[in-house]
Amino acid sequence: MSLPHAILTALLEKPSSGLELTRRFDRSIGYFWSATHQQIYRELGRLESEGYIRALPAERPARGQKKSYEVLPAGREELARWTSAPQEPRPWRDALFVRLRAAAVVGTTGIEADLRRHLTLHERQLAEYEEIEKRDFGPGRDSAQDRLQHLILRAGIDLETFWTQWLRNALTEFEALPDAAAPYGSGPPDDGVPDAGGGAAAGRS
Amino acid sequence: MSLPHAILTALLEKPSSGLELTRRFDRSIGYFWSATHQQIYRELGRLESEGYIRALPAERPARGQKKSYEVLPAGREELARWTSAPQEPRPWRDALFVRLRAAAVVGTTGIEADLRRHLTLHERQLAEYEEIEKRDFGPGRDSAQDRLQHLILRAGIDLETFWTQWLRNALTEFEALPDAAAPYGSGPPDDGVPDAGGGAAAGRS
DNA sequence: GGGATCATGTAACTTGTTACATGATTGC
DNA sequence: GCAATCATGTAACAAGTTACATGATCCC
Repeated sequence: MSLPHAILTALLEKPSSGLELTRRFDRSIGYFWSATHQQIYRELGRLESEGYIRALPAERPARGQKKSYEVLPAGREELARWTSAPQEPRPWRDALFVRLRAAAVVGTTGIEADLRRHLTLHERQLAEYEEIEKRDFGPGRDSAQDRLQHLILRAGIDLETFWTQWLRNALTEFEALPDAAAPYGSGPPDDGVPDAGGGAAAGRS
Repeated sequence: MSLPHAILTALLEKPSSGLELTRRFDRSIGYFWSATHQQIYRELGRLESEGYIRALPAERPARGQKKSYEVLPAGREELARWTSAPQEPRPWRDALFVRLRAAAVVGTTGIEADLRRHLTLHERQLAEYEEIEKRDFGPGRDSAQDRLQHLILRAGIDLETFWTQWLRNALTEFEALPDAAAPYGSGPPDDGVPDAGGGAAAGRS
């Protein structure tokens, strides 16, 4: 249930049309909650029908015509309610770890190159965040808003730092691997990792 | 498309029934790709109809009767193919950052307590991972499988370390905040964070 | 007037979530 | 025999993805 609230936040920061929101998501909120324009239009429709936002005057035929929205008091209240309510952290999901676990059974062919590619992507993202930090959060910018937003940016920087370090470490491990290209346990299908008492990653499987 | 491949991996490690898979996911693979039993049964049905897995003999009426599956050669090939194919890293999504960004507009009431709660949860998870590391990855366990699975566990440990550190830092920031309970920019709805040229978190919004 | 681009949408599908239904087995 | 639990499922919905459709505007 985060997308509608991300949209309410963006609209409170500045009333916008669907496409403007899409672009702002690409540059900013999307760094931690991405959304396509189709999702955004759908959600704008719902928020409007629920009375949380309304289209600004100039209500022309619609299709092809720019349509800006602003947040209504009920929308602001809903956002405040949602923001202050406790929420469970969602378990993190990452396909890369599924792949590594699979590689431990069917072999690591091809993964190393992709890890290297991911490393480059994360290095690039980290550099982008650090650029933003230098540009937007110099000395003097320490209002409450600035601090909160800087906190979010720091999370992005720290996460990308984690990724670059972990990937470098993983690549080092791969180089030390006995025979990285061969499938492990390629005999009968049940001689892979022992299910109980053994060294299953992240717990016994 | 990770769930079917996570299931194939688990079944290669050890043929299992739906409920056994669910339990193994809870303890192990679910740490980086969670799944409910409904998802798993649906996916098992698909994998079977696609010829990637098959039910082990004893094909009794089904409902209420335990039904174990094993991976067929086609399933192993599909898993190897998927594992070695390049994939884009999915953008991380976390509602907590949406909430913080919203809090910068509608006020931080209630968030601090929830941050503290999250910190406790992440500390607990970190301790659990470290326990597993101590138990399952002592000296001597350095086969190719062990190394790969240890790598995954290290990612879990590093991520939880990130969270605990970031949350502690965030809580410190909150204590220093001028008036944490009051909404910011509570005048006209469009006087929040300036959209251009200002200090929007993670980029200009 | 015609192509590029801006802008708003529809439709179909896949994945994930929530709630519930039903049969089998075990222990008392 | 009956409650608890093991085990497999169905149904309905919500969220996210992918592909496409259509109107408006601008510039040549």
